[in-house]
Amino acid sequence: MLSKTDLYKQRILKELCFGNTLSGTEISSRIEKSMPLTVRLLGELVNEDLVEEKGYAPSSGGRRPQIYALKPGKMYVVSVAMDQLVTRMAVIDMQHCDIICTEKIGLPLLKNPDVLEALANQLNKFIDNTAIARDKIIGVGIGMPGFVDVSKGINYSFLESQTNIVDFLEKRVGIPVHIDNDSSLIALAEFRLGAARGRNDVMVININWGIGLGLVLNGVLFRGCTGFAGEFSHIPLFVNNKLCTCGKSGCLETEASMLVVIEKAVEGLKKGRVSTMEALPEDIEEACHTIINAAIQGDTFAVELLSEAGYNIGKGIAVLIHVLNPELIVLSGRGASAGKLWLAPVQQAINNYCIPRLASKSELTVSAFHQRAELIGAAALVIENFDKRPVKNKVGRVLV
Amino acid sequence: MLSKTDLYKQRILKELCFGNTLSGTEISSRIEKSMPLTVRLLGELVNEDLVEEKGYAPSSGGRRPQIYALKPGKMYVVSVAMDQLVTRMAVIDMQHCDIICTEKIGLPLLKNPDVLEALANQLNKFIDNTAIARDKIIGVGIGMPGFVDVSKGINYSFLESQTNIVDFLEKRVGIPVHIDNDSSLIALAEFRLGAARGRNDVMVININWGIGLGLVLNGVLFRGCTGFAGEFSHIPLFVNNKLCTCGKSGCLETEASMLVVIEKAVEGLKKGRVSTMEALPEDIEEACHTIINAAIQGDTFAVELLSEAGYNIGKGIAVLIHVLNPELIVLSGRGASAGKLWLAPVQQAINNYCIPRLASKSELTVSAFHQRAELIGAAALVIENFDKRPVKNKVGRVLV
DNA sequence: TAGACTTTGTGATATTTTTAGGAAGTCGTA
DNA sequence: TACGACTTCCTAAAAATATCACAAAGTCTA
Repeated sequence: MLSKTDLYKQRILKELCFGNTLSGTEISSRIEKSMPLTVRLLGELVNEDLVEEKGYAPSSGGRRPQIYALKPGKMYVVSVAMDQLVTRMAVIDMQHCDIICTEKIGLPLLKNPDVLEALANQLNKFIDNTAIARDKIIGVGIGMPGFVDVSKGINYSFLESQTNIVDFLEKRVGIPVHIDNDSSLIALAEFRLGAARGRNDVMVININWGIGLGLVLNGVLFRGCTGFAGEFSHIPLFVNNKLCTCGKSGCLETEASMLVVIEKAVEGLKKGRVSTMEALPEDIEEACHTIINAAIQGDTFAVELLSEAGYNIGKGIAVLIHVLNPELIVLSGRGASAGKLWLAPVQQAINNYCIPRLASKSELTVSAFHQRAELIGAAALVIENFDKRPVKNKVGRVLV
Repeated sequence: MLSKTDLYKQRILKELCFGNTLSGTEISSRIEKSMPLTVRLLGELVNEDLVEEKGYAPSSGGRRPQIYALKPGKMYVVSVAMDQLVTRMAVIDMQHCDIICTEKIGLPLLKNPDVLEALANQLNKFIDNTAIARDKIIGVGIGMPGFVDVSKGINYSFLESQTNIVDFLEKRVGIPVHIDNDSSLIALAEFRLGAARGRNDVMVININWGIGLGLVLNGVLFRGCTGFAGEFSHIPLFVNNKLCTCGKSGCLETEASMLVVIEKAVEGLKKGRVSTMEALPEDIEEACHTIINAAIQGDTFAVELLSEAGYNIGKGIAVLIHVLNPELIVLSGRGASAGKLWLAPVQQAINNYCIPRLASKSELTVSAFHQRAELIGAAALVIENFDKRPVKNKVGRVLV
């Protein structure tokens, strides 16, 4: 349990982590505390050797502000990105918020009743290998696909036992654990550390085996009443008589996901479409890579496939723009590593299906995170929750 | 300009207005101020004769709390609901938040360059007629269709001159003025005083000449980055080759608005469909009434028409449920006066087009406001903004 | 009919904010 | 280039607000 002063200090550390380097005034306004209090807390954090003064920033028309930053090597986050097929782990130093060490293990989420047990073991082994003291790791963040109930710690789609993932892993690893849906985490990554930094109303599209959506509304991650907001993949947008995994037909997913792209690529090649891609690898992840790389190299067929998917995603985005009027749309997730290739077809669909007054207000961009988006998001989740633990005062009464 | 104490007092008055009667503890937590401070302010408000003590509430397991309420006849709000064709005005006593006096005038918004001038005159006349002292009227709230920029006071869709409506009317009437889009106001009415009271994530559907949408997300009215969120009417949902007023085809509006219902009714009657509605009145508003009343009386054709529209609206709602995972959906606005007739067809479409796990989390209900929704919303807008004016301290420096 | 346990209300104390003014810059102008 | 007007940043002292600790006034159970 924390004292109130400790809570404020954690807020400062969180803002410094997301903001990299900040002045006293900036920190004061971000943690919504007065300057005198903020300055006192910053002084204490410097004494505790967690924060350092980095000299003076250039003047913005007045006295130059002292700049503060986190000290490197003091606090770490472990992040985990799970998949139907593969699990990746990384350690992130809070100071520069980038991955210092990563590992890919063949731990599939799908049809794997012992996944939690295995994950706990792998996590412990991974942390031991890094040789970082456990008390320097402020938390473990885990991203996974499916319907995730953040507060109950349950993933309804996978892990059918419905055990509380958070409680289970915290007991086994001895470090605070946070979980969330992969698309929400990617949105968090873009919002806190990526293309959507400082924006208020953002939609982040997760181009993957399905089409995910993470929402930042009024400057906070929006999850909906039971945490299932952003089920973009299954909105009824087409009349195509294609059966979706969800049991319905006409879902966006049936016309736009990377799985559909791969399927169409296989079919096309079989029918003899000329392409630099002679044959696609069996492994679905590698097949996806192959197509994206071919497209980047300019392969006509590959570009065509991505454009078609992009146009369909754009039709879905057009609906969202009407409803939410976002300032920014970020294309992110696995598929987004194809980069700017997406922009034209998506924008084209937006122009076709949106009222011009709305379309012109929403900027469109592609993530720079490539494969790392989910891992960075999982770390951001831990930092996001860093100041959200129960607070006690001196006497021990719980306040928050 | 206000002192900080005055600001807190306004917050208390606002909460009392929306909450009707509240205990000290409830007020304290709603205005997020400590009990000692809240109690002191309440005492001052009682002395100023704006608030009265209403005795003790039943105990909830401990000491019984003192109950506070606004005094009637102390503060009023003028609200205005504008339309393409007609303008309605009302006065509302903050104490019971219901309409005490209303007037319908033939002031059309459409193709009317002098509408602001006329509105100012009508407002002054209306206020004079009520014989309520102007300093007892805390504000004028105005709802209108179209793209409304709340902060700039501009309606981009009508009033092409793009004058600042708020500034203009404030100068002419001498009372603070607030404007907003009709669908946002209806959502505000339901959120603060109606079916969505106390809920956090709500979608309010405005069934009218178009299909509007007002969103309450994370417990606040959501407007989007430029204030145009909720353009539900023009999402591309159908492939029907029907030209919409927006210039595109396939918009929800082309299959679901009350205008379409009337159109189909006229066609059907012409083709000889049997119905208790022999012929529809020329006046579009009365035609709408006729159909709704016939449906309520059980007329098969009328029920069929509303069901069809309801099913199409439901398809649109299904998309929203996937994206936003709301806890409650309220059908409101002009068309909703048909009441529970809407529920079955809308729910049917939701069941058809939604993933069951999501559909089951979202409650569906119909507004109880009938024709009064927009007027009540316009009043709620004024009260909502009652504590949002610039604050000065004793010395006169602006704080907020 | 105690005794344990609620919630509400209120002075005394502790925390936090605001004020007011000094420190340290920029910018325009004579 | 020197000076005044105007920024922004920082901080001690005063004012505002929250927390604490406990009394008041209830409910519920054994």
